[in-house]
Amino acid sequence: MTPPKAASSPEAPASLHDHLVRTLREMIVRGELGSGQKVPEARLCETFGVSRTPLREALKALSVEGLITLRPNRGAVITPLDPAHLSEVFEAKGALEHFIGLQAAQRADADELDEMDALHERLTAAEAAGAAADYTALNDRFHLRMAQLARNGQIIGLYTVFQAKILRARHIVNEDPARVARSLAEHGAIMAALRARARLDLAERLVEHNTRTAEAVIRQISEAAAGGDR
Amino acid sequence: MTPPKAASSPEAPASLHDHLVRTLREMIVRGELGSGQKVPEARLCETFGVSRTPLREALKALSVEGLITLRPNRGAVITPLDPAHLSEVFEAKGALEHFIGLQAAQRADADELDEMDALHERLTAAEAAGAAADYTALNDRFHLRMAQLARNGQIIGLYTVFQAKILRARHIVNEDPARVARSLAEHGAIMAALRARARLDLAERLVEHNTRTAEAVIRQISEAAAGGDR
DNA sequence: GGATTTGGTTCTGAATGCAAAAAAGGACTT
DNA sequence: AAGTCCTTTTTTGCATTCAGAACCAAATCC
Repeated sequence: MTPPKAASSPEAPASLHDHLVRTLREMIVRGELGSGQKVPEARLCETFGVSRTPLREALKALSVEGLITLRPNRGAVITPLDPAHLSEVFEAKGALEHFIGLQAAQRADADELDEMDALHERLTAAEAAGAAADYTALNDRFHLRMAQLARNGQIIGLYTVFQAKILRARHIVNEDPARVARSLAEHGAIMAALRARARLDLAERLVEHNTRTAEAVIRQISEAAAGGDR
Repeated sequence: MTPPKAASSPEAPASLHDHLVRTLREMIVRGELGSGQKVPEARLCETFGVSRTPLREALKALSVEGLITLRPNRGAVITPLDPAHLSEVFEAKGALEHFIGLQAAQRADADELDEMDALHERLTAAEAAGAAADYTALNDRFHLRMAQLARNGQIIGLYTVFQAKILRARHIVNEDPARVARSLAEHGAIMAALRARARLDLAERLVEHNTRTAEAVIRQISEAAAGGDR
């Protein structure tokens, strides 16, 4: 699983396949293709101006990531987003966070620490400005960057996939301001541990942060689902 | 990433796509398709008796798992198996092992503990009988079963993918008898921790076991590579 | 002699075509 | 009405076809 494409040496010219996979992934994450809905093959072929062959190839690829579910002879659907599944994703991501904490604390170089600080500050500023969308995007960058500090391409790839799955959920609920405030505080502790290169501490704080976020997101999603039923 | 297909409710009838993906994966893992070689599209179409369309769809799927590398306009190759990459895979698998240890210790039920004991004994018997192939297969089952005890579909899927990547390497070198003996001893300690439901202990032993195995496999692979160069 | 152009050939990627399966619709039975 | 059976339409999966890109090798030029 290597979606962020471990930098290929002579910079491949971005094939149509890659473009379709990336764009479709984005559309699913953004919620432009409804969770649980059938994939509108014909419509997508039109919008992309391609035939069914490359589109279906992209769907097969996305099904490996779990964003698409293939039902033999019955078409493909956007994998439904349910709280139970999301809970597993967060739990698994927690396993990655632990690893990331252990490794990032010892593998990050000084420049990277500064870069993380800068991201943290931008995040703080976004919260102060009440820019929810910016905050979410920056927050993702902060954590992905942290994952990169662990210097393991496998982990980075998996982290990206999990982030995408979680981001799908985030796009259907609003950030809870109270949670954002607490989240920022946790980031502060994370940065302190990273600066101190305290491996176990950083790992624990990242795992804890993931758990708290999971609780908040799953609660929101569940409420939204319950609300939607009424 | 869900290769072992999170049990779909009304048992899907195994599509051609799934069959191709599974079979190709197996062929790559078994080394029947040479590492780094170009994918012999025409030949594979013949052997499977299918046209290029479904075959290529399978290749796109396998490229997400990382077993195939797509080079735009230049065909697909069996992803080369190099020690550096393998080292990342082992390291990432270590992150999973940690999680698996923590969860399996508390989520496994009594029957499952017995089942693991049974597997452990069969493994011991295989080693005594000097049945290397059986040993490798049983060993994989032992660890996959352990992963399943953690009750997280995401982790099980990832574990399977990592196992496949590592198994590729194992297929090109022989098991080192000395390592097998030590490995079995580690399994004994693992079983003890599992029985005792000692979370941290089990996690630590699994991680340690993974690290030792990594050292052995990577050493062997590197030697084989060096030997092959002569 | 070595690099470079050029011609043909093969391979790759995507559009199109076609057969089988599933869904949708309708008439008939109870 | 609800249910079954049958017809029609649509969708799905795969084979085939076709255009363009890469590859290879002989011929050409410095």
